[in-house]
This record gives sequence, structure tokens and C-alpha cells, in this order.
Amino acid sequence: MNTISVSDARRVESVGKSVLLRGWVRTRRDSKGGFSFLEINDGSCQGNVQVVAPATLDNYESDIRKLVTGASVAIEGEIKASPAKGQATEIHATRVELLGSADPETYPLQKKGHTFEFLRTIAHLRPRTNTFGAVARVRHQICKSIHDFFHEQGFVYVHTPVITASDCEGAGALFHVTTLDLEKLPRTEGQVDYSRDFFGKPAYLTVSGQLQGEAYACALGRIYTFGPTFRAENSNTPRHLAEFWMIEPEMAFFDLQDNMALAEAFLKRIIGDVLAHCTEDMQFFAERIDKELMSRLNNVLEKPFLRLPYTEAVDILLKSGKTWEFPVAWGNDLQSEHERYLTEQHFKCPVILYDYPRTLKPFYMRCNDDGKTVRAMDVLVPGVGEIIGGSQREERLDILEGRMRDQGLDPELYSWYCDLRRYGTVPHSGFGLGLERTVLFCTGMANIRDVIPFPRTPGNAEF
RNA sequence: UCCGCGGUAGCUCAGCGGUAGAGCAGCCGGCUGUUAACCGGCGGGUCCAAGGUUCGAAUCCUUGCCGCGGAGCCA
Repeated sequence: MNTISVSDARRVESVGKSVLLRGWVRTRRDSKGGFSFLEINDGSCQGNVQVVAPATLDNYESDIRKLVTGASVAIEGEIKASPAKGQATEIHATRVELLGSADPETYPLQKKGHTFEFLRTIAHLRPRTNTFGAVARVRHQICKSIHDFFHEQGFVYVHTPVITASDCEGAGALFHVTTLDLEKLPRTEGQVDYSRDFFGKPAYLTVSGQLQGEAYACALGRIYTFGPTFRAENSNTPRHLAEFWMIEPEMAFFDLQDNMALAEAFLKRIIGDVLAHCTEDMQFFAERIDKELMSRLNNVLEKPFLRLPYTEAVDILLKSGKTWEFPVAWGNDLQSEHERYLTEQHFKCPVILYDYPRTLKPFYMRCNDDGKTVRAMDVLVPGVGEIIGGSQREERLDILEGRMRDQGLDPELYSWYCDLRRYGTVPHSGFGLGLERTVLFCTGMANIRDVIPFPRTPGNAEF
């Protein structure tokens, strides 16, 4: 007897097959007509398959009538067209085996709505719900699209280190990695003696693979990284995690305009794939999570991304007649209220802002000839705001070193990075995309803690 | 980290100085090719913690812990 998934069992083409199906009971409804209805889900799709279990089965009274939400079962039977509304097919069971029950007095997932806040406290069980199953499947599809897109465009997937010994990857608080005994730290002249630590110097979890990514781009041409990233910031918001996944493409011979074109094609590919391949899950999100999801995604999919220099954006904001909580002035960083106004109200389409004041941006971004701006870009989308940040990189050694000194960094500590300019330097560009923010955008979910399986945030590393 | 709101039954909440409540789900019974099924009944609580005010505190005050929303940082 062939095993079958719920996804396949729901298809009309499966009618007539004798199958073995295994999964978890969502609900049971008994009929005095001499049978029970079981709704079975196995995570293969959004929907359940309805099983009709007749009272003539030996274990009908002993097991089947006691099946509860969450119980695991194996079912043998024949797939038939369903005579009632609500489903195309159903399985007429010839055998129902109870694999494991789930005591309804203690099993927290009962047949009722639960808040996401509560489900976060049972992160090991929440994937059994409709919403979290759908999030997991869409997250998978997004990851697959990312790999497909880059592979088709000739990119090489590069694994940059998770542990880094350079304490100079840029701003952002770092997690220390150490094997020193924190109760008895070795000290020399009052300072911790890191020469006795595992790596012989301080080490940290990575906040970005960009610098190492540049090394491989300056050899292989087009590369991307895709891995876990860590920020020890005490951020407690629906958009921040201490551990998240980031995609960072890096391309030799790409200028900023090439970079923007790639970012636009990349986002459109992800959204297009999700809509094409996750139709049932996306329909669920559109109906139950976010009524405006589809119009927002279609808007990003169909409209060309508008490209706007920072200086012109400041002019638009100044002339908008709006009063801002944070003042708009050339040289000030744009706040989320400004970014959202541009993409949601003024242009009503995705916007790529570029050429930011150099004082606002890190040393590695390429300086423009105007002496004031750098070739940075931020991609803003309606509903979410900034989703991608990137730049053309400074490829001129003398200017790069000058920028490091301006920002109080010692070029000696970055000597390997400077080597990329010292030997065979080329123009190159790249950007970073937060995976979880992309999942938020694609699903309409509101909290980033609900689009990663086991979220890590300040004060929370459960499970 | 700052500002605001909140922690009461398994879950979602009401009660805001005088003996602790509802809906949902759970259990029991009824009914039904059912489908967030429906109808009736039953059980269920250190009211987040520690101090304080009071004859009396879930309710008022203080502190702490935790959660949520907004801001900052950013992906």
C-alpha cells in the first residue's frame, strides 16, 4: 500500500487509490450514522484531509471515539470523492491506528483560536497550527527562490565564518565567544588576558559576512552568503532578533545602478515565486492575517522601483507640508516616518534611495565625486519600510584608508581587507537582505518572532 | 535602553475597596454526512512576586520580574 501526503490525498486525481496516510488529528466529529469524521493534517499543506472512520472498525469504541486534537494516527483506506461540501476528497478508512494520544486536559493546543503571544510560549508545538505551518512552508519557498535566483545568475554560494576574531566588522553590539572561565578570568595588569582564550584574542559571533564576501567576489565575480547573523543589541521590537538569517550578495564589476537592478529583480523573483508556488498558504494569509497583503505584493511585483537620490528625497520631505516628529534636514538620517511617507504616500510604490551623506554611512561605501555623498542605497517598500541596504564599495585604497581614519578605525586592523584594493582592485557592489523581514513582508505577519522557528531576543533563548 | 499599556480559570478577558465572574476548550449526556458543528449539564483560581496603606486589597501605593505596543539601533 502506497503512503500518501495530505496534500496529495486532497487532490481529485487521487480518487480511487488505496493509501496509507499518517499525521495528526485536528478535530474529530462523531455521527450517530455509524461513523466518525477525522480531520488529519501532516504539514504537507494548509488544508486537512477528512477521514471517514466507520463504527465497524474493531477499535472504533476503544480508540477512534477517543481520538483527540493533537493525537497522531496512521490510516489505511480508499480515497473517494466527497459527497458533502467543504472538501473534494475524503478517505474511507479500513484501519485506524492510534500512534500517540494527546491528553486534552494538558495539551495546550485545543480546537480554538490562540493568540500569537501565547503560541510563542509553546514554540515547540506552534508549528502544528495553521498559521505557523504556513509560515514555515513560505519561509522554505523564499529560501529556495533565493538559491534558485542566484544560481541561475551565475552566483556562487559562499559560507563566511560565523565566528570572527576581528572586532571591527562595523557598528552593532557583538556577542563574545570565549572558553575562558568567566568566574576566574586570567588578567594581566588588570586587563583580561585574551592571549589565553581559545583563539588567542577576543572572538565574536558575526554581524555580517560582507567583508569576507567581498574577498570571494573579488575572485569569483558573483557570490552570495546566506547564514545566521547575530546582534547583541538590546532591541525589543517586532522587527529585531538577536539571531537572524541574512542574505548578502556581492558582485565584482557592479556599480550602484547594477546593484539596484539586481535588488529589484531579486525581490520580484521571491514574491513571484511565493505567489506562484504557495497559493493555498498565501490565500490563508490574505484572508486571515492581512487583508491588504495581495495588493501590496502585487504593487511591488508590478511597479518599477523608483530611484531617488537622498538629496531629492529631503527636498520632497521638506516641501510635503507635513510636520515630522524628527526634523528633516540634509545630513540627518531619514527616520522611519520619513521613509514610510515616501514609499506609502508620496510615490505609492517601492523606492530606492541612494547617494546618502557620507557622514551617515560606514567607511566601505564608495565616495562620490561631490565630496559629500557615498554610493549607498536603501530599498523601501510600502508597509514594511527598509527591506534592503547596500552600496557600491570603495575600491580605491587611499580613499578607503582615509575613510577608516575619519571614522576612528586603524587600517592596520583591516589589512587583509585593504589587500583586496592593493592587489587587482575592481569596482564592486553588494547588499544585505534580512530573511525574516522578507518573510514578514511576504506573509503579512506582524511580529518577526513569529516567522523564525525559535526566536532569540533579549532575555529569551527558550527551546 | 526610553515612553506607554498590561499580568485574574488551560486560553481570551470582565471585575477596580466588602464572600472571584463570563465566553471559549475540557469532561459527561443528547443530536447530526459532519466540517470553527449544534443543545443541555459539570468541574476548574497562591487574582505575577515581595513589601506597604486599610477593620477589610484582585482592586489603592512602592519596588521587582515578565509580556505587548511605540521610539532608537538596524536586517
